[in-house]
Amino acid sequence: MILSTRGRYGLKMMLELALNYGKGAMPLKDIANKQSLSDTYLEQLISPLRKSGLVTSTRGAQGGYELAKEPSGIKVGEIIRILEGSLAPAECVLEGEPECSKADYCATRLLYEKITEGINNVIDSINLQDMVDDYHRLNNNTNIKRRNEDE
Amino acid sequence: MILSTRGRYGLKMMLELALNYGKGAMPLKDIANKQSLSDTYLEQLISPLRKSGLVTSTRGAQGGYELAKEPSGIKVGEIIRILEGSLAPAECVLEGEPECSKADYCATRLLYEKITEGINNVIDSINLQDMVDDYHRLNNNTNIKRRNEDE
DNA sequence: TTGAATTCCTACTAATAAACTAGGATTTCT
DNA sequence: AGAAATCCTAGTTTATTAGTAGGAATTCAA
Ligand code: FES
Ligand code: FES
Repeated sequence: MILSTRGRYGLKMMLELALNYGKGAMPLKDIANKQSLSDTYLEQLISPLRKSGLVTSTRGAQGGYELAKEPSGIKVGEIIRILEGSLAPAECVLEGEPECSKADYCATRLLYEKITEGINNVIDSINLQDMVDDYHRLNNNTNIKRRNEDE
Repeated sequence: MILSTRGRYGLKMMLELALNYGKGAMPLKDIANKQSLSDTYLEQLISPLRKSGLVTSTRGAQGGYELAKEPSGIKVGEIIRILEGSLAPAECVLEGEPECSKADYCATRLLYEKITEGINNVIDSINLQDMVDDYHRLNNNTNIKRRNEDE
């Protein structure tokens, strides 16, 4: 499994916030309830997202979280990298330092670089708005403006 | 890190066997020494590769392992899947069963499918012969036939 | 025919990482 | 004042990874 719960739950959170975009702050408890996840765990995940500037928070009663910019401006790759670290297949690709002693000889490293590139091509080409659109398509919801009023 | 030591060491083993292809059986200890890895650990990794038919073994003195077919016929993806299992980002992609309760609504799943596809495109398009070629290119070795005589 | 080299197999252990939980301090609205 | 929320640190539990240990079975070669 490439993604741990950090990445997977984080993506669900961000999708939920994207669906709520423009409607004010959304408390974490609501997100946790909608997705049937532990809100205390989600707390830990949203913290780095806030510190990275992807979401903003409002403290106190009637507070909550919202996206810091519009969904189309947030790439899935950003979210994943913040929560999971890089998805490189081996450390040497990550840090530029060879893992094995035979630095110059290493043909596996070339492979790792290609895998990394393949993954990044996907996750950096998809943004939250794309996922929102997918969400509506999946639910046959043609009336996009009112998409969330029945939730 | 996408690949654990199982996949990474396994790839190195298989590359070593590919470099040795056509020269008879190679004892695991030699592979371990060349790559500075624990031979008892590698034992565990080569077992499933043999059971999957990618390598053949010869027991007893002067025995060892060799590729069951030519390097160009063994895709990197096969090796990785045998040693790591599928590289899917989430279980639902793997088993076809939804992870979350909101099966139909799930937009993250579409993302996971695209990531999976991106990875498979890479690892199934590269075979061991490609890695052997890379290896020789990296080492500026124009005399390919004699590549291993100095090791 | 004996001994060394090797694969093969199962089970165990140690270390690390993942997945949460707990508790409380702080902020803000009503 | 009190409720609703974020924020922060530190635990705990569980699962996975990475590796060891020990020995049985096989085969070559002297
Ligand atoms: S440099 Fe990364 S495995 Fe060799
Ligand atoms: S179906 Fe896989 S996360 Fe929803």
